[in-house]
Amino acid sequence: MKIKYNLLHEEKNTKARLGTIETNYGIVETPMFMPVGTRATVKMLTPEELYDANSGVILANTYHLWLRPGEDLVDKAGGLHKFMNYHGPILTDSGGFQVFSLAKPKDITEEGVHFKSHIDGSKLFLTPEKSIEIQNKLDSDIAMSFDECPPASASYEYMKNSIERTLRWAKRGKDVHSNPRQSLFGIVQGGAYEDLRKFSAIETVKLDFDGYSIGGVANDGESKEDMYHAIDYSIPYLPKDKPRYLMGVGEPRDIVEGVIRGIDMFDCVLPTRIARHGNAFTRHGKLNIKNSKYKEDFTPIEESCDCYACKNYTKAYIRHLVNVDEALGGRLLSIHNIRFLIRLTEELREAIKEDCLLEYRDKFYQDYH
RNA sequence: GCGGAAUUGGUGAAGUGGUUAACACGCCGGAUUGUGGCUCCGGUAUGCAUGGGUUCGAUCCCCAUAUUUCGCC
Repeated sequence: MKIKYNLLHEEKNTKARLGTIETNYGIVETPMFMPVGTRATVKMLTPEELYDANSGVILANTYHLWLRPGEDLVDKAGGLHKFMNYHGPILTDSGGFQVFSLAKPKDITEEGVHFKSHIDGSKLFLTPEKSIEIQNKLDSDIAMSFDECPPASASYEYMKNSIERTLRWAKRGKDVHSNPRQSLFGIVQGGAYEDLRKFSAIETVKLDFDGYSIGGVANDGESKEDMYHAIDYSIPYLPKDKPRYLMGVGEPRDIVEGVIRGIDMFDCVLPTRIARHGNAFTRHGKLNIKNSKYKEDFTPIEESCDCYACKNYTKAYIRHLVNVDEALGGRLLSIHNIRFLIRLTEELREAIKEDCLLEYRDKFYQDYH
């Protein structure tokens, strides 16, 4: 079945919404944070550890799985859920972000995008149709349209041409989409240009997708203001009965700000990436476990945290693991960071329910720096 | 006991008679937002074993001392 978004409550003083999304693999509550598992695994974590963190949807990536192991193999395995043993909903990114990270502007044509494989340098060509076909075979619950994710620094002229092409790509992808169990989201682009965001949102909605995302944010050194503007310029034109997904965002304060502006879904590599580099999210901001001040700190990362890492391990121990490059260090920090962001969304949902989101934000900012 | 060689930061080490002593590791920080996983960017020896001497100037030359090391007895 396609997903179904249920709007349960709109917060009185902000644009925040409380909702649920019905999926093939259960009902998830929004606003929510979705951990990223690019290569069909949330790096270092088992599905059980994700369930323990109360994670709902996770991401996988079309581009990476296309190259290895290939969508046909995943298909043979019985689809992505069976292949990776994850029994929650899965969203696949389209490979659009890799247009931004791997291709040069000259490689982007009307037909599709020429890539060089990051694995062996071989030439690849990805089109909107191909991306959707791969995602159909991967059998994720939510597929994303293949878009161009232009840098925030792109000129107005470039951005205008880009969003028009992304709209044509969205239409082409939708036309070939054929998996009845899978929903398809459209992506709003337009940088920090108000009229382009508006145009992109209105035209994308006309194509009638199962959900809408706001892309092209938090890249290329874009300022916070530009990111928040990009959301504010897009949200008014998105339908209330469909979920709204802010792509790639994940810093705690950006999640708070996104929710206030009406975002329902977030994904980000940050919790797992910074974990591998020895960092942990806390209520007081980011903590670098490698700092020498934690050498003899025998308290958990956060006393108030209910994650497996905080209930059982000390900073001194995790610091030691990270310093000697033991995998358990990155695992424990990943468990904590993912739980941290998910717990943040749980609290945000509670604040929406109680209509006290702005108070929650003030309290959050008091501690977080 | 005799003879030779060595002695540069936390470590392994490069190097030159003349402004800021290479590099690597380590250490200390920072970055990271739809993941090109295991990365990137900074900082880190006021001093070249110690004491004398030569020189305008010495880590680099000479002498002594100490330590280490190799060979011989």
